[in-house]
Amino acid sequence: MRLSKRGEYGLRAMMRLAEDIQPGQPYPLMQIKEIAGRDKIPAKFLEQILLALKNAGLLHSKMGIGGGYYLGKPPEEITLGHIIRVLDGPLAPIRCVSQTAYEPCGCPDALTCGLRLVMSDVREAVAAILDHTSLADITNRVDGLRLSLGLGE
Amino acid sequence: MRLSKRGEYGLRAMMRLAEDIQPGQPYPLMQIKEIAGRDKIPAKFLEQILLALKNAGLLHSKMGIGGGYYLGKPPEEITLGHIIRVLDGPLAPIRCVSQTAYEPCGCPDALTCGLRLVMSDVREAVAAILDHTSLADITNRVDGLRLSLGLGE
DNA sequence: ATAAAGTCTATAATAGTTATAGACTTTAAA
DNA sequence: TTTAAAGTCTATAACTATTATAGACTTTAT
Repeated sequence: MRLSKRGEYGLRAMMRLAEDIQPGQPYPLMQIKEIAGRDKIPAKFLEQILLALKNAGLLHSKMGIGGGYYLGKPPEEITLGHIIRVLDGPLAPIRCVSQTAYEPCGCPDALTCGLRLVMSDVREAVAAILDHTSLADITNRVDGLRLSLGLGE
Repeated sequence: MRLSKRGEYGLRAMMRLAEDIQPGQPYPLMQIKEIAGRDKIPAKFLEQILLALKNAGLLHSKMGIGGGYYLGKPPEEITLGHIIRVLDGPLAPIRCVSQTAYEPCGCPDALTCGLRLVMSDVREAVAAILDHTSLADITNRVDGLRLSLGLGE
């Protein structure tokens, strides 16, 4: 029931790219190295992760001097569920209950398999959160918390 | 976000031991081999799993001829959450959000870390299901489904 | 005494995760 | 037009965890 480092790093990087978006401005551009440095992520590992997110359309990039990565869509439209699926695969705890990567599990009667019933509930609950939380939701929540705690910046 | 085979096998075995409990009768006794055969689980692997569940007090056993395993507590009191924690460790997707096995994650400010906020919600949601679903709940649910589908026995 | 069961620990086999390496491409600017 | 700073891509090394098997031991009913 665990999020991999790959997933964690990817989420942190995406949150980083979403965090100081200014209204009316183009999305901020950041280099791999910068994100890696700020979030203490091995740069070469992050490179692969960002590439995967780019291939999934969640990031765009600019090559060459002054290049870097930036969000591929408005932060309101990027859900954590999408990010995690790209990096770690299906949310379902067990394949036979996955909406996006179903596979039969071989239990004698799938319809009345107790394990499926519960794991399906779990999948549902997790997806309900992760597919309805966007990068924008996170920044809002964090900003709100910072304010209410009276922290600067 | 996945349940291991170990966890899956353990859950299936526990459900098997709970399924034909008769009121007023002692809990049914089953041998490793029998469970392994019925649920298509490698017997030697299951052996380790049942031993772990036994050491956690969720199962009791009887050695020697005519021996086997049986539930260590009423099925109403055995939650899936407990079983999974014994076999797979904490439910939390990320350690810094675990109630049972907390570990700091090294983010600069834990209080306002966006990842923690969401993953904490996820942990909560998963635990809400798994810690409030007992073996008895499962058998009831499965029996109900079988009846409503008109399947025999 | 024997055979059928669980106990216990080690380790093999496999797979998955995490990380590093290096050669390549694109692009801005000197 | 060269150079350096960026991303791209693929391979593979290092590590860790999972899954499974092996085998010697203990207990107990018959």
